[in-house]
Amino acid sequence: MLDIYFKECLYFTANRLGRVITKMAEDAFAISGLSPTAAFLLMAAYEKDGISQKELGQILHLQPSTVTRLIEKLAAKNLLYNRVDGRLSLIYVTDKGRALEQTIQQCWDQLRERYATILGEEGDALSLHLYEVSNQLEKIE
Amino acid sequence: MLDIYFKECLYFTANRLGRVITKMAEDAFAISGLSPTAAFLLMAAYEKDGISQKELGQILHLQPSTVTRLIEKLAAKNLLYNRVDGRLSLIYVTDKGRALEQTIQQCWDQLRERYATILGEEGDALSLHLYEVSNQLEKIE
DNA sequence: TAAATTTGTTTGCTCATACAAATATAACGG
DNA sequence: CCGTTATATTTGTATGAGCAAACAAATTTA
Repeated sequence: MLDIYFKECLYFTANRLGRVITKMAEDAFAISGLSPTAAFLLMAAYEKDGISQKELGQILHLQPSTVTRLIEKLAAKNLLYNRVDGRLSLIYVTDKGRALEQTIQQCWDQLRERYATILGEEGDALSLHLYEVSNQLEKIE
Repeated sequence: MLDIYFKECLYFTANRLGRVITKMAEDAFAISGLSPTAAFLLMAAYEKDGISQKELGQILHLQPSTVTRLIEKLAAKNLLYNRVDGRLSLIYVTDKGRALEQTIQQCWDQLRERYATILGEEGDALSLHLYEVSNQLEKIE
């Protein structure tokens, strides 16, 4: 009945999928002690020492204030620190942060394995597709 | 560089899409004065007078506590009320709530039109697909 | 170089959703 | 019929994300 209509609503289904996969991701990243998004931020920081918050926001597609809050938490755990440079806040990973790299990679692998057993190759294709769709939807404004 | 990896992560892309489409949906439903999810709950209540909270949770794929909170808000606006029946809380739409039916339908149509102009027919197909994927992912647990 | 504008970040507040524990009612087994 | 278990809801609390306004530094304009 009504189900049928809801199923065709992208707002509805995209958010449901978000909740479902978030739960899986939180489970997978639990052993790292980080939320999946925080772990992704840390991964981005591994790649470029002294990356700015703006860049992090662009990579993660998060608002500036959200990035600030994530960094606060990671800094409180002593996994990274920021050095203010003019109006930029540059992010550096600490040794303790660097030490998590392996673990985070494992968590990520585990997450992808976990949904790959159900979705197969299609999981990756779907993900790329969703990325494209988001780009298109954001473009129009 | 790192982007490439993130794009293949379903956690990452599904949540980004969720944020993008949520913004569109909030815009579309703004004139109703309701959040999209609250509007959907009301739609479900239109369909079945005296629907239980449990049923609403199943239709909307939301946790019981979330449904309770949504109903509190809608009841505060006098759009519906609940009548306790044993351990059930049955939901009835008020006249004021019923009066919103047209508006909500328009908001919904507007949302779908809005993303259909970019995604075309594919939008609906994608939505159904995401629904299926969520079902599969939830099954394994 | 002083004022105006732009850009990057932070702060205060709010929202949507969830989990876990508490509560209340119903159902079942003896 | 009583005690135990199962089910539905509520309450307290937490988290992730965002907006809007504030702030600070840099860039442009005059």
